[in-house]
Amino acid sequence: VTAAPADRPLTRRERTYAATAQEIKDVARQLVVESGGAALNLRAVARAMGMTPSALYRYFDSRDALLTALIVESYDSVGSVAEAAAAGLSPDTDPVEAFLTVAHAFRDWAVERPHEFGLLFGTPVPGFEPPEHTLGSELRIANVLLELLTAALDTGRVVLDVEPGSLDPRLHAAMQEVCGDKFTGLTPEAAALALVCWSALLGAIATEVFCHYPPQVGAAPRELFELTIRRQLRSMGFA
Amino acid sequence: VTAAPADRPLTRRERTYAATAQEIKDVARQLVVESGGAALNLRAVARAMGMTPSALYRYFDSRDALLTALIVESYDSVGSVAEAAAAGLSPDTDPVEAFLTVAHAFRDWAVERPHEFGLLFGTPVPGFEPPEHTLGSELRIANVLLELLTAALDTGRVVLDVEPGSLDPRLHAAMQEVCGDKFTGLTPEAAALALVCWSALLGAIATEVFCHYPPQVGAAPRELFELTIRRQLRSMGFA
DNA sequence: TGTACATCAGTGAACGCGCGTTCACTGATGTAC
DNA sequence: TGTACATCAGTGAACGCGCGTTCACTGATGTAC
Repeated sequence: VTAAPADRPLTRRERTYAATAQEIKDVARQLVVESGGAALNLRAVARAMGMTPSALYRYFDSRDALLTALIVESYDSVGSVAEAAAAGLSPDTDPVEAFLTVAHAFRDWAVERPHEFGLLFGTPVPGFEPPEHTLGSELRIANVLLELLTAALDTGRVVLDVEPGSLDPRLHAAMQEVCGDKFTGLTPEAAALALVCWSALLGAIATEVFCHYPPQVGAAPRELFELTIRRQLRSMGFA
Repeated sequence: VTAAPADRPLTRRERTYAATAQEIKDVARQLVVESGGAALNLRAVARAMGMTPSALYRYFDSRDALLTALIVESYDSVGSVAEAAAAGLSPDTDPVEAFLTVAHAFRDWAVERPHEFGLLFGTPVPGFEPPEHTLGSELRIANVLLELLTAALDTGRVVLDVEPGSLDPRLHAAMQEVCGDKFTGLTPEAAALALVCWSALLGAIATEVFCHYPPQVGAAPRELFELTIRRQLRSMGFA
């Protein structure tokens, strides 16, 4: 779909082409925002743009290709929100506050776009397998959190509350592989805690966004979220 | 759809009617198990049963009515799994082990039926609002966990690690309403911790089932889950 | 600068498909006398 | 016990719909000489 861009500047045609491709994604995103990923529909996109459905095939090979592009964009969207939140931190911010800032940015993003959150972190869209190159995008937000943890450990401001060697052997082995792959520089115990924290974060957001708290929580969801994250960090050994 | 049952025993006709209704749900569930709730399809159900699609309307008013019935059944399924797990516990079981037993039962159920888990706890099915009477079913598993907590507090074997009065005022108010509604007998602080625990539990299962852990976790998912729950309980004050 | 040609974004008609739902009906099952 | 009638599970044809995708095409945009 997208041609390999050479070093030369874009021609006029290439620019309008890219603009139309972006407009397609924007219109398609609107559908997803309103009704979720399963509701994405080429004919509706074409209708909203005043185009013929077949014209979309100049830009995307299929409905699934368009959906994939949207998913990548959403991962990038939440990834850059997290990166921006982290970039705004001064290096000597308290690790708990730093982590909370990014966590709140993530939650704010999700609460504002529940369908996109569902697209990325909820039930996988039926019959749809994200291709490999989405993985880099997915990991941006995870990396932000990971770097926060690594930095806090490196400076000695956080000492994880976990006994070395206390991991179940099979889990220990799995965590060692994770450390060799992505979580470089962490001990297996630290990696395990990072994943525990990750699931707690996703769980807190998903439970709220998918309405699995009692309805009364609706009066103070942000406060419950903050409590959840604070307690999670405290249990990990953050000051 | 279902007539109000009098006290008299069911007639032959009523029995075959109920049996067919159940067969419809069983066949429909098969579709959901294989492809998720969005894939539920009346014509496919009819086909698999050797029936005409229109005949299904003797049993369910619409596709959505059938889906609702399935959701209720799934909630009941996971609810009774949790209840059975709790019923197998002796009253003097260690609270941590008791909670872990039910949590593992929940996770086992979810791992075995990822699509059903997604139906209940993942992205809500597009354009579908569960009617009120599903709520009782949803709460069965939550109640099992809640009773475990209440019992552990009542016997004094668990003292929650939370300072009374430490809750944010708005959260405190919300929690008081929750206690007045469903979580009777708990303090607002205890209710908040119960919800934190609930989101951690859902998060741990959802992250695994929806594949948002690094792939290497696939080698020891149960062990990571157990670590997650154990640490959650420990942070709450379970011995 | 002007002409001839190539590229390619977008059109319009059509394809085959499967869906949920309706409606008048048939014929077996059950009921009343 | 036998007959007349009511109930109702299931049929079969049809409805309108919207979908993703294809294909031959047109005409504007860009390129080469």
